[in-house]
Formats: sequence, C-alpha cells, structure tokens
Amino acid sequence: MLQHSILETLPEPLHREVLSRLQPLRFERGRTLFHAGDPCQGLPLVLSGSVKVQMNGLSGHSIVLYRMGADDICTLSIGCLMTGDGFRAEAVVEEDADVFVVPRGLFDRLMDQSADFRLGIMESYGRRLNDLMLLVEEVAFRRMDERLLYWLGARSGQGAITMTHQELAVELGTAREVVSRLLKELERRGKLRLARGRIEFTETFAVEDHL
Amino acid sequence: MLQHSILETLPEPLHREVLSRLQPLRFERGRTLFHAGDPCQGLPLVLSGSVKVQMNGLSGHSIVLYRMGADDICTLSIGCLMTGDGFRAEAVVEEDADVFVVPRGLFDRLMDQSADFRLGIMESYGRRLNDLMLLVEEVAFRRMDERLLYWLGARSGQGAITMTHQELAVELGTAREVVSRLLKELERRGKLRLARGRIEFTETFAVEDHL
DNA sequence: AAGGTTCAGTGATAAAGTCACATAGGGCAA
DNA sequence: TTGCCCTATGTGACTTTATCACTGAACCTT
Repeated sequence: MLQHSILETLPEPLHREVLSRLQPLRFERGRTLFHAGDPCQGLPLVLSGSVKVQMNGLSGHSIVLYRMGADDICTLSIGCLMTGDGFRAEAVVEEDADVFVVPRGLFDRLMDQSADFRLGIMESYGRRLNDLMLLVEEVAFRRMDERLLYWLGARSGQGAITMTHQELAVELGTAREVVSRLLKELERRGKLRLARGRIEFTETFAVEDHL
Repeated sequence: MLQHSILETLPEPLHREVLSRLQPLRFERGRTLFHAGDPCQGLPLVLSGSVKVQMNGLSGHSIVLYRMGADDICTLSIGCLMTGDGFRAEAVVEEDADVFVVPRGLFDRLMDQSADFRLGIMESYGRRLNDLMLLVEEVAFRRMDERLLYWLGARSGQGAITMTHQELAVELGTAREVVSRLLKELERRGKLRLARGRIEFTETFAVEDHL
C-alpha cells in the first residue's frame, strides 16, 4: 500500500481528503522529477523507490548532493515553492518511484492545520541542512581516496556494485580519471576486482576500516 | 529601534505578547552564539550586527558556510530544535549583534497561528538550502584563484580589507599557504598591495571581472 | 564479423594541499 | 630604545588531485 508517514499523522477528515485528492505518480528509472531551472509544481512526497538530487556545474561536472527514498520529503522543493525561484539542482530517479505531489494550496492548508505535519517538514529540513553541511566539509577537507573507500565501504555488503567509473565520479564530485586511478590502485592492493561497469569486493576489503 | 521583519507581520495581540516576552540579547564581536555540539536553546532572530556560521573539520581546517545579518533567521537552529540534536557548526559574531532567541514553545505557537511567520521561516530555509548547494558546487568544482578573486571582488569597494591570510583561508575552506601564494601572485601582477593583516586594492583591480 | 559507441587505462602537466622552516612586523617590558 | 616574543607571512619540496589528450578494450548493433 502506497503511503507516506507524514500524512498518517493528519486528523482523519483531512487525511481522507488528502488521499482522495492526491494521485500517486509513477516515475521510472532514468526519468527526472525536475531539472535545474524548472519551476516548482508542488511538494513531492516520495512513497517508494530512490531519487538522487545532483548539481551540475558550469564546468560540465556534477555532484550528487543527497538521495531520497521511501517516506522522504523533497524539502528542496519547498523553498522554490515559496519564493517561486526555479530549482538549482536536478532530481534523477534511480529506482522506479511513486510520488505524491502536494500542490501549493494544499501544502499551505496542511501547514496551517496540522502541528505534526509542520514538525515533519521542519525535521526533514533540518536533516537536509545537516547533510549538506557535512557534504561541504567532506568535499572541502577530506582526501579523495578516503572518501572513495568510505563510499565503497557503505555499499560493499552486496559483494559487488554495478556502475561505471563516471557515475562514481559524480557521486564524489570528481573526475572520472581520478576514480579510475584510485580504483586501479585498490585492485592492485587486492581489495577489489574491476570489470567493465562493475566493482567486486574481495574478502580482504575491510568494511569496518572505512565507515 | 530593534525589530525583526518576521515579527512585524504577526497579528497585533500576538505581536505585543512576543515583544513583551523576548529580551534582545547583546553578543559582542568574537563571542559565539553556539559551538558545535551545543544543544539548541531556541530560534535566534538576528536584529543587528553580523554572525558567521562555520564548520570545523577534523583536520583542524574550517570553512565559513554563510553569514547572517540584520533581519536574518538562524534557520540552522530549527532542525536542532526539532530533533534535539546538537549543532554541527559554530556561529561566531563578527560585528556586535543583537539577537532575539525564540524558545521552542513560542516558536510552535507562532508557527501554529501565523501563516506569514510560517512563510518567512520556509523562505529562509529555502534560501539557506540554495546557498549551501551553491557552496558545494563552488568548493567541488571552482578553481581557488577564481574563488579568491570573486571573494575579494565582492569586498573591494572599500579599497582595503583588514584580515589575515589565515582568516581568508577559512572563508574559502583552504590552507593559509595557498591564500598567501595566490595573493602574492596578485600583488606581483599589481592588482593589490599586501601588508601585515591588510589587503589594499589598487586601481587596476578590476571588480567587474570577478563578480 | 565489422563498425560504432561506451568504458577504462595512462602519461604529461597544472593546480592545490601539506609539511617544514625562514623571515618579518609589531607590541610590550625592562 | 632595545631586546624579546608572538603572530603573520614567504617559500621550497613534495604529495595529491584535476585536466588534457590519447589509447585500447568491451559491448552492442546490424
């Protein structure tokens, strides 16, 4: 059943009304929720799937800012909704996603009538701000080899990941060549095996060191 | 008169009550509103002065995330207020500042009773999020010499600025040596003159190129 | 099986960060 | 005023990261 926890806390008549007005929209892998510059249509509530939000630099480089999964709120949209400015970033669907889009008027009413809804929005905002601050610190001060190990470590549970060096470079906000070289070095040290579009972790890949 | 525009929009009885309950606090240059790890006492509304918010990395490096001036809201505090988590960053007063600190209970009531207050909070949040996203992009992809020129360009109007290379390095999130070298190069090219703790812009410092 | 397209590898060079230390300016006390 | 000290700045040497320009390998399509 498609649901979002921030709607669960609404008082019953409002809850029913909201569910009757919102149709879940299906976004397939590779589609985008929005591009840079798009005006904001409403507040997306992610019901399922996974969406990554990334900035595209003038230089042609990109960096992933954060991800949204089931039960997340696209907080970034609220600011655009309020000011009328376009998005600065782009949201790309990674796993087929179902999304409620709450239009401006309804959003205002929910903010007005439900303290729990307000709380959920504020918490989401707070988390996003914290995430971005940590990202700034990471990009500014951490070494790329550590960041790569950390990123891989968080995903080494599956034994392998399927993505290109270019995609990994966008995750870290660096150049493809840098990722290729660092990965090659890790392969030389026996921590992983490289194949086209695929990275396999060996037994000697010590997860705990990198998290 | 010390005031904050987000309070101006409150309906009259609420406005009077808020003003009667809030005492402006004075923070002097060099003091901090909060350190990393501190719990959040309430939402600071900046009435006057200037406060910088910075992250301190494990490495001992720091980077300025943004500044707050008169009429700004310390949006970062809201997330901490909601989740009860401590601050990740630190707020240092640069110019003597007067601040209202709105405690949690009052904040909740204002959010409940004033649509304009809500709007102001949401807008502030949106702007902060956008600023941080742009900062991520800048740190990840822009060259340090460009960033330095841009930073100086935005402040070259006064003819000179009084700060150390170390402080400038924190603004940009880099090392003091890097700033020293880049500045020296600019001095060699005749764009500025360096003195201890001071940078003077010459006539040939072309502002428009860097903004 | 050929040809095109996407991915990955790598050398050369430039930019930025790190480490270690030298030198200089300015304040303060004797 | 002189000498001392603390802080700020300058700089060489070296490492890491970014950029540019290719090469070659893998996969897909027909």
